[in-house]
Amino acid sequence: MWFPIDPRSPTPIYQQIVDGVKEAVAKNILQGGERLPSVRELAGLMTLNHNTVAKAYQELERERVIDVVRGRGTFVAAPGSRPDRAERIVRMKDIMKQLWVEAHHLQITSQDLMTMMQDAVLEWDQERGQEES
Amino acid sequence: MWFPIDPRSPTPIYQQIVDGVKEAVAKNILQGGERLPSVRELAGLMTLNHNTVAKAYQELERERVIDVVRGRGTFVAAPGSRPDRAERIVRMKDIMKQLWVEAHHLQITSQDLMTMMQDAVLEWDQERGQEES
DNA sequence: CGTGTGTACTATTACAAGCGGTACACCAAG
DNA sequence: CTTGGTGTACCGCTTGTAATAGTACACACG
Repeated sequence: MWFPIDPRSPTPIYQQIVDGVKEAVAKNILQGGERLPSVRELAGLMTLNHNTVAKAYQELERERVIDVVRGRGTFVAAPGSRPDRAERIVRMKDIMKQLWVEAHHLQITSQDLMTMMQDAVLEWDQERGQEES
Repeated sequence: MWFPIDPRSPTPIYQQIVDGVKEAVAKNILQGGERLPSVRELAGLMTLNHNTVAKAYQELERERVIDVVRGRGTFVAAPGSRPDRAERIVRMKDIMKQLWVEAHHLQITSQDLMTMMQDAVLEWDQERGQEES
């Protein structure tokens, strides 16, 4: 599978699935139109309850990451319009603030923070490039 | 007070207190050695139970943000050694990855992401400067 | 000693997560 | 039409966490 799950993590299992799929899509490991395992199938592979997987799929559909077709399956959505753009930019700014606060408590200057960020982004962009369709 | 609390937020109240204090310290609104309200006092101001505030203070002490002296009060810790530096850098990288994944689902390029980050950091650094001791 | 501090319990309520199981509506293929 | 696979919607149950209320204790200081 494209991501690990830790049942003892404080972050819920269904959320770990959501994060894992979103990361796989962002990295082009999962590409537009590709079919995901059915809820029962993925639940079997991960020894989870199908309801847990279903909850993750519902959240992913709500975030427009996947398309769900009843009786057919779930598919990675084509990168398309994002009507909730404003809301999500607010969310990104929240994450940025978290990062900034953490950095200051680590006595990391804003300049060093930007350098670390730049390095990490370059690394992930490189991984993403290797999966290009 | 230096931060708002939303009882209906999905993030726990005690966590909101932790985040609020950490942010205030990072912004120099709360400075080293400054005394925080007692658990009962802050609980009274926010109409919370003192146990909830105590839980937040314990977490803040665990993260070395405040110093607790029984019978005296709680005080903002002086910026000092961070023995858990490695652990926290891992945490920062996790936050960075979240940010990068979100950006790609918003069809924001890594370059634009870095620009947004730079702007936000400059803004917060400016706020922080105004509170200089 | 008395007061204010953080801390440690107990009990209770509420809610979310996750599991197991069942049932239903939909779609496509036989 | 029937069959099998899909997502979905329930129910009941258990577990863990958050938060409240209340009480009690150990410590520091005047």
